[in-house]
Amino acid sequence: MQKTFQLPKILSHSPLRASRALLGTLLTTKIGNKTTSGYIVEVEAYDGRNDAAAHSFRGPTPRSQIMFGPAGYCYVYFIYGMHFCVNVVTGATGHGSAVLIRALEPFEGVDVMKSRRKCDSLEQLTNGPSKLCQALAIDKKMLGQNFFDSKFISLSPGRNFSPKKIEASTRIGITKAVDLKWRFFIKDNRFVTKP
DNA sequence: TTATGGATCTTCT
DNA sequence: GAAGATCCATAAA
Repeated sequence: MQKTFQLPKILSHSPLRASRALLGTLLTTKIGNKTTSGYIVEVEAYDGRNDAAAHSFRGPTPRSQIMFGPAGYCYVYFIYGMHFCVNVVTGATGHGSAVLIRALEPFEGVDVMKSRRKCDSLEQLTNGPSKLCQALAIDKKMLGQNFFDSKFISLSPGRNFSPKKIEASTRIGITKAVDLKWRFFIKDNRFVTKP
């Protein structure tokens, strides 16, 4: 029996719930005639006003205002002068929560990804928030796209990982709220950034 | 093998 | 002016 795709609905709930639902989901981008995609294997939740590490913690700014819109939209930000990272906006409108996509397992268009990344190793292709953006050619033109109604970027049903394979840990690369275990990843998957 | 410097956008002090 | 949800080339050991 065919299950309906419930992700759009789940995203409008808490970012923690959305994080688990996003693991295993297929993320696809189409640029020109090139299609690239991968299964999500690692994410981090950011919970707006309740989370000192979130960009949205202090309220909307020109950069973070998209996080305060409805769930299912794409938040792309530029960091450290040279890197992009993608988030899926979650929660109710005005909440300001989002889920950062940290790693993918490459699926479609591996050769295209390799040439964009100038890298031959499959494992190095998408095992980091900025690496996967480079591999899938995600940049500011994706900002504000709806994942369920966009020609360029989409989320679709992928692989079903058993809930037993999902592990939680503390988030990476932040200095506030460091003890919250809001990073979720697939156990034993070789494309996760750290064991 | 571990350490450091560089790229240079956005926000906060 | 400084720091940040980063990665990589290069240097030292």
